[in-house]
Amino acid sequence: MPEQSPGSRPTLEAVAARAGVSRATASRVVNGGDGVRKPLVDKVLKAVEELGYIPNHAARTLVTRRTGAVAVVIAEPETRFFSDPFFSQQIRGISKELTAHDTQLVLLLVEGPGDFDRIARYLAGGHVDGALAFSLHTDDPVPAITRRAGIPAVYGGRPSWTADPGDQAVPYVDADNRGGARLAVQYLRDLGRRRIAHIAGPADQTSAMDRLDGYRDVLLDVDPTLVADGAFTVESGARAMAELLERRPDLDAVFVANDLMASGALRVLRERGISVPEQVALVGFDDMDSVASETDPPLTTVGQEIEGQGRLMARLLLRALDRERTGSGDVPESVITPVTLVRRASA
Amino acid sequence: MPEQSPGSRPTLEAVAARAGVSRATASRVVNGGDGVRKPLVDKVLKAVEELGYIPNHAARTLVTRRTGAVAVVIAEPETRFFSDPFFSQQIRGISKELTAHDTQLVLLLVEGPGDFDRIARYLAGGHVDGALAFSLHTDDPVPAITRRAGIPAVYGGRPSWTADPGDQAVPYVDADNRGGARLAVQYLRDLGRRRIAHIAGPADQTSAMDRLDGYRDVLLDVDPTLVADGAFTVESGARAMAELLERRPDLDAVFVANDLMASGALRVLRERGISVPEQVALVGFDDMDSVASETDPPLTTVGQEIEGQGRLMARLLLRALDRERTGSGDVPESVITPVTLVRRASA
DNA sequence: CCCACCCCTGGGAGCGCTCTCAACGCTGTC
DNA sequence: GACAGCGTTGAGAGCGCTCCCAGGGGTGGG
Repeated sequence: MPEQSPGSRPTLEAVAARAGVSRATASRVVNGGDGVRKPLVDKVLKAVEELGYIPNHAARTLVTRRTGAVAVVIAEPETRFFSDPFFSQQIRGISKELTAHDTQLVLLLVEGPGDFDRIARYLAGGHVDGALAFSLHTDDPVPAITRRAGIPAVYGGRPSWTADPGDQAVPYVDADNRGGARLAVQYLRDLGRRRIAHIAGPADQTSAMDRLDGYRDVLLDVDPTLVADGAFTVESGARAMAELLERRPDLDAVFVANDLMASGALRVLRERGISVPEQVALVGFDDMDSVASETDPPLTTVGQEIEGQGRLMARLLLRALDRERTGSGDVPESVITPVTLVRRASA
Repeated sequence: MPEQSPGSRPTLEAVAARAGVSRATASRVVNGGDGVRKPLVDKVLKAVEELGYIPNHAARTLVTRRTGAVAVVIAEPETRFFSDPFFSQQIRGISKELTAHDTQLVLLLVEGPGDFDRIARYLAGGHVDGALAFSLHTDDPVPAITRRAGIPAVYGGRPSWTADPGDQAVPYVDADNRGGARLAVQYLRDLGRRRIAHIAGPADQTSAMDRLDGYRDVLLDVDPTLVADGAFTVESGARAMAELLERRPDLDAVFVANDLMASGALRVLRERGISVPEQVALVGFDDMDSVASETDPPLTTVGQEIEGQGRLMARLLLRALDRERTGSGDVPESVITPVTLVRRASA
């Protein structure tokens, strides 16, 4: 690999000259070589090799109007992105899939509510071909932004559609939250538990609401004192658990809307000397790598294929881009990924 | 903001026409407006507004040879990126700083040893102006790649320079690992502990070795049975702790090279009924958000400003880019960031 | 009153690439 | 043997922007 003297990379022109062909033919070879006779292909490839030619991305984008990059928009303000392995895993999945299709990943972290302007400008500026977005709250402006920017998007997690029904055209990937919740609560009931409480996630996230719905599906006519609100964080889980114990000292099981909160709840139970699962059985949600199996006792939880979800998101987006380019192919549709109950020791 | 009819954004030409000026003048205004008379500036801005003009990034890059983006290369294979809030926090810091300077972040996750070719091609392809890289192992090819690509780079963590002395030109940002280790061990000794063990990180990472060196600085002539090897993961910490207890049941303190391993060690101590800090005092390293304060007992640890390190990395790189552009300015130099002992309950 | 100088503006070249279109040569067929 | 037809190649026109350079108009000084 020849060292590059800064500021003067070889151009296609140079490759063509060296190979004794036209720029057009050199271009064809560089882009796959279809319709070029073998000997010429070889000559061009040799020239490419010798000169250390690397296509100029900007020039290519200028004419093709494709950037070969997609944005990943993470709108989660502050804390969650830090403590939540969830995102990292999805991103890993996304990265793998994009890489396999020679597409780059531009990370857009939203730095606060005032920052959406910047995101909007960026997405509309033709820097990327499409966008993947996460964690849409009820009033999330991301759907409107991608629509206005005229680029395809795929969401991680079902968006709430109250804002604009037009956004329903955007496909999403989400775990079967409701079904998973049903699975968990059903399991607790099959264990013979009768006073099954729930620690819910934030009301502005559909995953939290779907899990609450699933809980209600099984336990028709739930006593409201059995439901406490949390915020998907360890601390909020602990608080909610304390609150529940205060209100309903008789509870014998808790279905917690995610593992992070469950680990907080577990801590409170331990502090109060309440044995798990004997006195209170606990089921979480997510089967989060570094959490669920590390708690004491290890968490029984609803597992989902997080990295797979990331891959799937990327795949849907790539398909949409392909469709845009070729003008044909099937319209990507939303996918609900299956969940499973992972039995450990807490229930 | 006018909706974009797909595929036909307004060009600078259109803006110029509408404002009744030349394309050159319109360009000047869009780029700051220096040397253009006020009334014309206003006319152009009005036209920009009305047309919803957004500059075409590819065209701009093609002529300026600047992309306004930098790559963040994460060469950590597999597990660590997941479970380690360390990276997320650094990235958050980097993102903040880059955003403040209108620079985009392209995330490059290395998907295995064979993947460096792709990274090399990307960095050399003029997609980005510079690179930030993490977690350089002894045989990490990243330094060579960025050098060959002819783009400035800044490293997170001191690289090991055995491979190529030429890489020493690359600045890095690192915590004062050795000093922090000294701080921790000194503290344990001041507490009256005499048999202070160490759980070390992987030998191919300089941070781990620096922490080991700091430990040795204080405890000259260390008995080798007091040092166990870990891999910066919870599991490896647990294993190392068990090993140490086997070898040296008389130990009365452990300095652990990071919080993740310390939490694993803590678990083992708890399982064996060894009280912390009474029987064995424990000090970690990193003061990792979601770990150090969540353990039982909360971890005394060496704290570093992780997000600040990220910011600093970005700032150094931006300075290097500026220098490249203007041809002047000071050469960025490596920075060692200070650490502090965070006293909690484990020691 | 003229000229030198400066500030502002426009014309135009060209960044490196893709893609259309026409030309070319070759094969196969009647 | 001529011609249709196909596969292969090259010429050239941009993609949208920046930036160099020349020209025009105004100002101030001689």
